[in-house]
Amino acid sequence: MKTSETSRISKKKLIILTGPTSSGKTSLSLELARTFSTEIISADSMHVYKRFDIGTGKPSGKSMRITPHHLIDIIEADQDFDAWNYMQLARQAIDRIDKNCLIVSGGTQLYIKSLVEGLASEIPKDSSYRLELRNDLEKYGLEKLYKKLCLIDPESANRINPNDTQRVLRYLEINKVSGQKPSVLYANQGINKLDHCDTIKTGLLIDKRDLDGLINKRVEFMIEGGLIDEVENLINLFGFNVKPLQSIGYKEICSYLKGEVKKGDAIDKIKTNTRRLAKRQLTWLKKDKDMVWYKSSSELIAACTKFAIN
RNA sequence: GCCCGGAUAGCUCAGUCGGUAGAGCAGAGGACUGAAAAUCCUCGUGUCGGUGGUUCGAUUCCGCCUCCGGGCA
Repeated sequence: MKTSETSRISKKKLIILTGPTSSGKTSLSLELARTFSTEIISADSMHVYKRFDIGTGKPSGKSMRITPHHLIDIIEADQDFDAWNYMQLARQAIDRIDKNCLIVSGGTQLYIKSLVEGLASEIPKDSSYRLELRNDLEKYGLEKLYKKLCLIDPESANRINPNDTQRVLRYLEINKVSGQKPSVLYANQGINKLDHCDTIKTGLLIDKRDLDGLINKRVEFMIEGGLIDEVENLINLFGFNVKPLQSIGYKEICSYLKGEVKKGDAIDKIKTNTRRLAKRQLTWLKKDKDMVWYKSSSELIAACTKFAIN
């Protein structure tokens, strides 16, 4: 039993460092890890993929050798991975690492939420049904599938937009796999919280205009650093259709390599899409009551220090 | 110097047979429990280049001016 162990010592401290893309999380996370002589658990949906290095802004090999990182480079591009997998692996890592204080760093808010608040666990994956849904989508269109969902679970159908392909398919899948209405399933969960850790969720306050400048620099840096070669190599290995190649920085370069757009336009598009990503991340964080922003890294580190020794 | 086009939202452009205007993109706001760097929703007042004239009324018609294309010298 773990309980004797956890009750003997105080709860583990989790410093969750997050914020929009390009805001300097990576370097600050290394600084935090050094300060607390501890390790980093990544909360980034793209860093899990091997070989997706430049376009995802992965920490350098050198910094990963100095500070142990977890949940980076754990799967290949053609393997399935989702928030449930993330939650499981991140929680295992937290329990496994023999430190009282850990850094969780990344910008994937769904993953952070899953880790801290948990997900309904009764839903296994059903990839064959998922494929069936995909085929139905092509054959009959989304409207038909949405109507089906309306019959099965009007409450869930009502909550989402009829054009929201992913959620329509997801709710149908939940129903098929669990035999329950998604709305009922969601209502009955909440038993899955990460309760054996104390957490602080924090990040650096940054002006959106400054952030836009940093984003442009980051994209230029990726191009100079060989992003196009990286994408070519990935296409040779996996083809165009693997999931992570649909993400920002990769899809635009794929489009350029197919000859659909000019190089300069592809680069501009990466910048635009990255700006929008940052905006969505900020929208999420704005309403997050647990999020504490600091104006400088020294203030942030001071606050984390106070949290860690309490 | 002359001739012909342009000049309207941050950008590309449409339009108003004269009653002060609208698309795409960009941008802004938002949603979000297993694809999340995903998926989806909402949002359009701008001296209609300047200045005179005609008119009840001009961004629209006419004159002149400025700027940008292209052609002829």
